[in-house]
Amino acid sequence: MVRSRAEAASPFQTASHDHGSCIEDALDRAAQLCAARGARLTELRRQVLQLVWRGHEAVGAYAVLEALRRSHPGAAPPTVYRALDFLIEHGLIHRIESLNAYVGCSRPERRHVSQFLICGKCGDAAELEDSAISGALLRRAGALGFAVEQQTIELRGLCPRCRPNARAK
Amino acid sequence: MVRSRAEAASPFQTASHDHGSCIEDALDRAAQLCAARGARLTELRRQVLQLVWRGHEAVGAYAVLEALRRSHPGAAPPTVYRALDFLIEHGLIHRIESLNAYVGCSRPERRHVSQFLICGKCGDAAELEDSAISGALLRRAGALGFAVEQQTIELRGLCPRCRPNARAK
DNA sequence: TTATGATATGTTATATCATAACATCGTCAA
DNA sequence: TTGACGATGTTATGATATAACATATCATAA
Ligand SMILES: [Zn+2]
Ligand SMILES: [Zn+2]
Ligand SMILES: [Zn+2]
Ligand SMILES: [Zn+2]
Repeated sequence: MVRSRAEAASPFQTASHDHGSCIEDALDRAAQLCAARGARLTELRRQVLQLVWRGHEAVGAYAVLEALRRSHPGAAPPTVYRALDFLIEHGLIHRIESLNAYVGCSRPERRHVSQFLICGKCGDAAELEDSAISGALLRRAGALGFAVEQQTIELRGLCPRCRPNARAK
Repeated sequence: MVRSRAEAASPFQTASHDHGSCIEDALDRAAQLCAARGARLTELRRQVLQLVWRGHEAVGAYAVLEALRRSHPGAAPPTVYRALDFLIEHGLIHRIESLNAYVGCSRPERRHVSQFLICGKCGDAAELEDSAISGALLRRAGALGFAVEQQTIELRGLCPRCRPNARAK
């Protein structure tokens, strides 16, 4: 029932989602990945990652800062932004450009191009990895002579749980 | 040679691009559209639109503000942001989320979902309207039970003119 | 024409997001 | 031990955006 790693069914959160396991899993995977790469997941960075993973909503840097200060009173904006930069570089979180906010990556093991479905009601930011879509964009751009370096794909709308006629699946 | 309206060939700028006609055309079309819709394209809004259209790069609100002050010394941030809001509502400009900046719409006559190809070197922001891509996103999201309200699709990279092996077409 | 309401703009202050610059600390290897 | 490097501390500032309220302008109906 936990579905923490096997996200095959739906990328959205459900009532049965066990977020405790979810976040624990994310932190474990991050530790393993950093160890494997020789990157230092310091306690500060681990705490920031944990705070970004508090939910599946994108969270602003200053919200992270405020929460971080409970365990780390001297924290200042650069404290958080540097940790966020590290986590982004290592693919552990993503930045949501349309929200100026950050969200945990659901598949940090390998670099990928993802698409986000962001619910305007509950804030849930679901990460897709649809290679047909990213591939179509790559081909279309390539045909126009444009060399793609990065894709930002963010859809706003209502997730299944927040739709008016939400017949749960 | 102007290619101001018929963008069929390439959405990118070329050496032969006549931007004088381009911007004049954009302002004319904006006036017509607003008249037809009963919207008031005031002198202030028209000037802001003109400033956004100074080039095909996305331009920040404060850059618009600085330029606007030459003709409108008392302008303040709300002056610009309100005009930008009006222009966005009427589809005359788009906001580029990944740049916190604004760019003129190349086809303001009807609402559309567009994709932007943004050159990291020259800044050119080319607007595509690829219904296959927007449709694929709609279908994929719909299959997951997500009701899409808005699409933000912004690709960063190098445009044909800025690519190292740029063989002009 | 003049009153009236709606829309647009002016004005001041502040909220929100992000980085520059330089100091200090910790770790590890020569 | 010391030097180099990376991480963090610290202060200040830059960049983007909005709240709140005052005033002006415009359209329309009395
Ligand atoms: Zn979870
Ligand atoms: Zn991811
Ligand atoms: Zn032009
Ligand atoms: Zn457009």
